[in-house]
This record gives sequence, structure tokens and C-alpha cells, in this order.
Amino acid sequence: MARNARIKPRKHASQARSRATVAALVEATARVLVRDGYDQASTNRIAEVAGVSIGSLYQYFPSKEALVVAVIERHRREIMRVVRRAMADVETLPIKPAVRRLVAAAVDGHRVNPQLHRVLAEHTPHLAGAPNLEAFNAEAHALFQAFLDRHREELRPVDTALAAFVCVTSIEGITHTAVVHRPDVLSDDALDALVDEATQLVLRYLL
Amino acid sequence: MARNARIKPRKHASQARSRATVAALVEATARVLVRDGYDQASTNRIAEVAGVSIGSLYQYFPSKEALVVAVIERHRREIMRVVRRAMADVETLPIKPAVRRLVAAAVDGHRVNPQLHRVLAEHTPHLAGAPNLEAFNAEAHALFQAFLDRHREELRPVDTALAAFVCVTSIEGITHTAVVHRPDVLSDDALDALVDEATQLVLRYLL
Amino acid sequence: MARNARIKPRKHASQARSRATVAALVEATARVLVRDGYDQASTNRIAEVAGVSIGSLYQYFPSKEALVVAVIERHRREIMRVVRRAMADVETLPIKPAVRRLVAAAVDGHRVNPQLHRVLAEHTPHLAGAPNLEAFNAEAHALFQAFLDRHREELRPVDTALAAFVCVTSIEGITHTAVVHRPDVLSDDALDALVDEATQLVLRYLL
Amino acid sequence: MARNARIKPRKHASQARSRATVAALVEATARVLVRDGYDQASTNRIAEVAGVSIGSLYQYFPSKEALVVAVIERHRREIMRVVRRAMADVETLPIKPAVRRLVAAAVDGHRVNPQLHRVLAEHTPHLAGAPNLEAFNAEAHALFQAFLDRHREELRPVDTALAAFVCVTSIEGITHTAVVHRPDVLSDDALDALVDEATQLVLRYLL
DNA sequence: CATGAATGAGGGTTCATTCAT
DNA sequence: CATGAATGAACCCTCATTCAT
Repeated sequence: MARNARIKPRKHASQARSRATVAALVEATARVLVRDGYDQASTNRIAEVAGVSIGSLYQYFPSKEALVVAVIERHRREIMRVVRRAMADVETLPIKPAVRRLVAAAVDGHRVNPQLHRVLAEHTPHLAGAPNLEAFNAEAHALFQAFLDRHREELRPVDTALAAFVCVTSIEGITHTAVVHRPDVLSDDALDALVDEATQLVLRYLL
Repeated sequence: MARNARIKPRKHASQARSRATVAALVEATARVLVRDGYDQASTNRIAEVAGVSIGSLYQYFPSKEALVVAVIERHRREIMRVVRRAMADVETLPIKPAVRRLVAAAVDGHRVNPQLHRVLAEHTPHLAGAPNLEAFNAEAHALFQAFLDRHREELRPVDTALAAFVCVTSIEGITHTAVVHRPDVLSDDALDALVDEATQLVLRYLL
Repeated sequence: MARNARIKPRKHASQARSRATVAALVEATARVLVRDGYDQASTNRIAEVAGVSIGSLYQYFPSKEALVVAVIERHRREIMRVVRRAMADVETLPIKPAVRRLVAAAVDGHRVNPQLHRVLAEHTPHLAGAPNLEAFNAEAHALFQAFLDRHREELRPVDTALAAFVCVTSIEGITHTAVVHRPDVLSDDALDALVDEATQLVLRYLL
Repeated sequence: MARNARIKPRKHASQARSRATVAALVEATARVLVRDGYDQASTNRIAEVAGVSIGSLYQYFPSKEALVVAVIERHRREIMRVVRRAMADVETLPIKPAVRRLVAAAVDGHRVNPQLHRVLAEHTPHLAGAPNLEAFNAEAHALFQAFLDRHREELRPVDTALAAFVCVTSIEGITHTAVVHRPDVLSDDALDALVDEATQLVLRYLL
């Protein structure tokens, strides 16, 4: 509660002008986070980059954390849009191409803004109590478990909850590490091979 | 270069008392990091916990980062000890129990000091230029690739470099997520099931 | 002059709605002053409590100080109403019951709104140039001196100006301290004893 | 507790250099308080006046309040020195000259540093939980009650506790008002008359 | 006349680091 | 080599006030 008070936005920004201010602040936060890192990202710097006074910043966000949480939310929505579209595409597909499509979506999701993703992933845990990056991993888990349940007859007998954890987490690990530490395996040449391997990993595990 | 000057320890700590001071400082850093988090871990507090004056701290470490790097090094050595022992154990084993042993070692490695591991994982990337946590993942990759090469005949045809990346990274993802965000799947009851699944993941992928 | 411009209310609030707004602002200021203390009483908060926009607040009051001065004025009027009524009551009374009545009035005056009185007493001196709380003590002094003059024949020979200062100031000291720091001596049980003693103090001094 | 942490000094300042720093800070606080008033007295300004860095200030005092409390303490000690000396002087005196001496001491006490006294008196109540100005009024009350007890036979029958409250509080009110708002009655010419009247007030009340 | 978004000087405070002792 | 007092840049944040709408 006391904590939440410092994490939730302050106003709903009803007027058009203020909505623009809020958007500028969130965008500036993302940029500064990427450029300077979490610790060096000061509220004053963010306000400056947003072209907004520090006072306005604090009118909408009660703390630095609140800004970061807003960025996380925005990033989450962008990624989940990618994931949900893939899930929809996959509805009518046989399992093999379906899994490939989902793996590709996981990679795409990480590539929306990899540098930002990296910073957020590192600092999300601080922001306990906020809807952090794990929260939408939870959503991804749920979606993937539903996918497994729909295809259960085609799978070897598995605990779909545990299997979803294993699959989502390992794909997440692979893509995250690739994006953050191994840009070489994401080059246009190598990308297909990586997606193939990751697809193999999942399919062989499940079938 | 100028950067490295601020990351490497200052002296080699030849005398016994010096070594004790250095050890106390590294230990204190680890403790404060876990207790207070990275941002609240001040050098003054670390010196106090180590029972050493702030002046002495700066005689052995030129900066706060240098202290953290020393902690990372120590942690890395501890984990690699676990991993290397497993690698040795596995030398004469058939592939199936060997993989299981290695997966278990990965989990154990993360459990050496999970809270510290978490803090370091979050803040390691800041310390670019230092031998960060990824660095010893590289060592793990190499060791595992060698393991795969030794067993190549038993495997389906794979690029062992890529396969090592996929295996190590996904196991790392699973164990890291489990340790950091899902302590429930590491309870004594659930642990075996998780190790089983992860083993399945790897073996089915490779064979 | 320039100073006064920032202390006097801005408009005479001729229309009914304006008068209501002004009243709401003064009332809100008093409430916020009591609830949050002088330093935490921000104009934005006052406007909010008054149900008025911050812009409107500044249409009627040029500064925070002007608001506080208005509250002081209102408080002063309330107290002086009590004091004047007592003075009127006392006109036809013999000196002994008269003094008792006046002492009781002093206590009552302080009890109109003790918490507000306390805050105002603490911060009035800042507002130099404004008609502060001492100003109406001057009025009280004058009224009491007139009272003494009317009864001069019954008194021992005294400088009524000095005697008024001594009496009013000591009663003020007693009641103020009692209200602010010693609520115990104002309990229903103890109150009469205190008024008795204070009355004794004054009568013995004068007669 | 949490409050006290922000009011008590931080270190005991063992070394000579640091004691000088602490003394400079307390003195600077007193000066700034008098010169700029409580609200305008910023820690940065205090540090500057003390010729000390802001960091050093916070090494010894955790907050602005803690500084003010230290000033109060120092002021309290100075006043109580005056009061105690008068109490000692009075031990062998008959009651009439004794009371006069005590009244004079009350005035002297207020004149140690009247401007500072004024600021402290105004802002002491904020600092609840700290040994505030009232605390040593309590000491003064106790001393005066003891004085009354020693002379009980000479007095009309009174509750000495209540009588002490009435006497100390009214003398305090008179001297405080005189010092703060009526410097005219403290001029060399008028001072004796005021002390005479105040002495009369007390003696007539008691005898 | 009302609104409330925007402003920015300035406040309290921390902490990595230095250096006289 | 140890000590710890001292430093000050930088941080987060508030609030009285203005002004375009």
C-alpha cells in the first residue's frame, strides 16, 4: 500500500496536453534507461529528455520506480501483442509448424527493443509488487499451457503445467541470452538455424 | 584501461593480515549486497560490516565496483567448482545418467547462494569489462560442448556448438527462473520432477 | 507596501458566489493548518480541501501568507467577540466577580479552537506587518485598562497601563500554557481551581 | 523511536576536530535561526555559515530537527545556569528579596538571547518527543515549588504545585511578551518598574 | 471568471571517495 | 599501513506560483 503509492501513476491525465506529457515521459524513461542504465537514470535527466519540467514529472509519477513500471507496462503490451498474434495464427495449424511459429514469436518479442528488455529484465525484481516482467511471463505460460491442452492427444503424457514451465522458460532463456549476449546467433544467416534448433528442442520434448 | 584500473584489486595482499582484511571485505560486500541490495550497499556500510575503516577499504579496492567484481569472482569460482566436479564424475558414465548429473549440478550451482546470485545477475551487466557472470557461462558452454563431442556417436547429427548453446542456455534459463522467481518448483518434493523434466528436455533433443 | 500587496486579500468578493469561495478557502486553510501543520499546508492542498481550483485560490489570495492572515483575522474576531461580551457583562458587576468573569473569558477565548490557536501563535511572528495575534492582545490590553480605570477608586494606587500589561500578560501566559502544554489543568475538575487561582492572582495584585 | 532516530545526534564526536565541527554547526544553526527564521533555515545554509560541508553536517546530525534540538539543549543549559545561580543566591534570603531576585533571574534568562528564544519558543512544539523548551520549564516549576515548600509557613495556605504553576507561568508570560513584543518595557528606565510589579504580583498572591 | 497543467528554484539528504593525522 | 573526519556532486522530490485554455 505504502509501496504501491510510490509505484502507481498519480493522475489519469485526462486532457490531451497531459496525455502527451505522460507519453513523452514514458518514452524518455525508456530512452534514458537504455542510454544510461538504471542507476544513472535520474528523474531530472528523464524530465529533461522528455522536454518537461521536473515538476510535471512528479505530477504524474510519484517516483522513479513508477516511471519504470510504466515503461515495463508499455513494453509488456508490445510484447504480448506479438505473442497473442502468434497464438491466434497458430490456432488452426498442426502442432509442428505451430510450435515453430511460437518460437519465432518469442524471438520477435525479445527483438522489439532488446536493449530496453535487458535493462528491464535486470531491474524488474526490485520493483516487487508491481506488474513486472515475470507477470506477463505468467501470461505467456498460461497461453502456452492452453495450447498444450488443446493438443494433448498428440503429445506424450505430460503434466502440461510443468511442461509449459519448461518450454517457455527454456525458450525464454535461449532468446534472452541470444538477444543480450550473443547477437551473432541472431544474424539473418544464423537466425533460422537457431529457431530450428529451439523448435526441435520443444517438439522432441513434447512428442 | 582507465576503466580496468578501477576494477582490479589494488594490491596482491601478500601478508597474512592483509589477506584476512581482503577476505573480510569481500565477505562483507556479499552480505551487504544480499541484505541491502545493490543500491543501498554503500562502501561505508561494507567497511563497517567488515570491521575495517573506510580508509583501509580503499587501500585494497579502488572502487565499489572493484569490490563487487571480487564478489563475482568468488561466486564464479564456487559455482565452477560444483560444475567441474560434476564434469569429472560424468566422465565414465553413460550419457543418460551423465546428463541427469549435469542438470542436477546446474541446479546446485544456482543454489550455492541464490540471493547473492540474483543480485549479481541483476547488476553484473553494469560492470562491463569485468569478468561477469556470463563469462563463466562461456566456460560452461565449452565444457558441455566437449562432453557432447565425446559422445558424438551416440547423438543424432548435430552442430555441437549450437547444441551446447541450446542446452546450456535453456537449462540455465530454467534453473535461473526457478531459483529467482519460482522457489516452489525447487521444494524437496518438486525438485526431482523438475530435474527429470529438464533431463528429458536435453536427452530427447540430443538423441 | 510591496509587502502588504502580498498579504491583503485580492478582491472584495462582492458577489455571493465569490464570498462563498473565499469563505471556503479560509475554512480550508484553517483545517489544513490544524491537520497538517504550517509547513505541510500547501496551497494546492488547501485549494483541494476547499473544493476550488488552485487558479481560483490565487484569484482571491495573492499568496499563502494572505490566506493565513485571513485565518488569523477570523480567529481574532471570534476571540474578541468572546472578550467583548465578557467586558459588557462585567460593566455592572462589582470588581471581584468581574475579574473572575474576565479570567474565565480569557480561558474561553483560548479554547475556541486551541489547535488552530497553537499553530497561529507559532507562525504569526513570521507574518510581520500583518495584524498578528499580538495586535488584538493590544486591544485586550486597552479594554482591560479601561476596566481598571473605571474601578480606579477601589484599587491600590497603580499605573493602570502597566498594571493592565501585567494582568493581561500573565493571564494570557497562564491560559496559553495551559491550553497548549497542560491540557490536564483544563479538565472540568481542575478548571475551576485554575480560574480561582488566576482570579486571586489578579485581585490580590490590584486591591 | 523512528522519530528519535531523526532527532538525536549521530555521533559522539570523540576527536577534537569533530567536536569543533559540531560546535560550529550548533552555533551556525542558532545564528541562522535568528537571522533567517525557522522556515528559511536550510541545512545547506547552516553548513555554509558553519564553514563546514553539507556532508559533515549530516555526519553528525541526521536532520534539520536534530540541529534545532541541539540548539535548544544548549540554550536550555544556558538559561538553567542563570536560574540555578539565582536559586542558590536565594537560599538564605528572606522571601521578599528572594522573590525579587528570582523574578529578575527570569528576565535575565530570557535576555540571554531573546531573538533565539523567540524562534525556539515558536518552533519547539513541532519537535515533540525532544527535550523541548517546556522540559526545562518543568525544571523551573520544580525548583520554584521547592522554594515555596521551604517557605510554606510564611505563605497563606496554598497548593504549592498549583501556585508554582501560576507563578512561573505568569512570570514567564510577562517576561516572554516583554522580551519578544515590548522591548520598551525592558529599557533601563522601565526595567526596574516591571520587575517591581511582577514581584508584587507574586508576593501579593502568595502572602 | 474558472481551470489545472506546467514551472523550476530550492530543499533535505546520501554516498563514493580523499587525505590529514 | 590504519583511521575516520571531511568533502561536495548529485539525487529525489515539494510547492508556491503562473498562464494558456
